[in-house]
Amino acid sequence: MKTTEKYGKKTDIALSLWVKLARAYYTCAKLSTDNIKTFGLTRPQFCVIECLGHQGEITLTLLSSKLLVTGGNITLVVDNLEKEGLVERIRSKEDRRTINVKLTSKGEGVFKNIFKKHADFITKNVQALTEKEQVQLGKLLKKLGTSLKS
Amino acid sequence: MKTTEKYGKKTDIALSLWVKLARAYYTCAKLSTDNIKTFGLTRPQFCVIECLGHQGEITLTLLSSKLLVTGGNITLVVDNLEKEGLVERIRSKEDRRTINVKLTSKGEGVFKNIFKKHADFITKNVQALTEKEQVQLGKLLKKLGTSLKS
DNA sequence: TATTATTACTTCAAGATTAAATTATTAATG
DNA sequence: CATTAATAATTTAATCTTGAAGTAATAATA
Repeated sequence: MKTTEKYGKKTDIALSLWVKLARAYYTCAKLSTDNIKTFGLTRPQFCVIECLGHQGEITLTLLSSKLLVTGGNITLVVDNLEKEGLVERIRSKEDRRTINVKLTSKGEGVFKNIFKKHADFITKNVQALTEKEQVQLGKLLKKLGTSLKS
Repeated sequence: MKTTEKYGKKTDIALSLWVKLARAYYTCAKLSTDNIKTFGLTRPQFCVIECLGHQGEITLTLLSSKLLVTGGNITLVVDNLEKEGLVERIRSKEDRRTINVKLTSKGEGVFKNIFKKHADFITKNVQALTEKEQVQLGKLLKKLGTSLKS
């Protein structure tokens, strides 16, 4: 299905790639979010729990940089997780400006219970691509992403 | 840089793809959003203006389905654009439930002024990939996205 | 025709997100 | 040491986002 050239071939190809990236991401994100919802968590909350589950106790600043969100955002998401008793803030003794976050034992339990399930869910959902295609797609995405950050 | 196998090869490859997709999308989206901001618009506002600029007058329901967002969302974004005098609501006479939206002349002017600029910006930013790679990446993304919607 | 169901949009509540301003603490420097 | 810089986190205002509930208009049906 070839649509008519609108802005020149080069631009058409680039915009088409742009749209496909956004659509693919949207579809994946929606699936993922819906799955996470069955665990009783929002997506940002899941991301925080996953990060803490793998990294252990880290500062709020590091957490926000790993998740690519602003500090104000992390404050709120961690607030909500703290209300649920899944994470706790611990003021550092070396530098009283920094605050570390870690999973509570309840949070650890949740992490152990759901992460593997979610990973399996993701895995199942990309099997329309062969392993080779998955690797190839990953390489191209990485090349694109990396080139843009410079 | 090969990290140790954590959840089995198949899962590792799938999760890696997942992460790369999210990172690439994030980087592209951030660049795009920052560029749109220089036009004095938010990203959702730009998306509405772009859609109306290309499609012409359409119903709110159609607009929300094209942009993959909920109706409540469109109501708000269109509210804000209406306050700026960029779009206007027009109640349909055939079916008084439906409301059409279209660009005002001011909105048309904005669309004509910025869309080409933004398209060129996007084009410039994907040139780290060859045209062949862009097409290849697009194909894989489409295959992934399409397979998930079934 | 009267009732019921569907459709289109809005409103509301909760959470997410950013950028800018603020507070508290530490580091740097004159 | 006192002042100034920088850093870490929070708060605030604005917008976005969803899902659920509500309103109004149209369509379907008994």
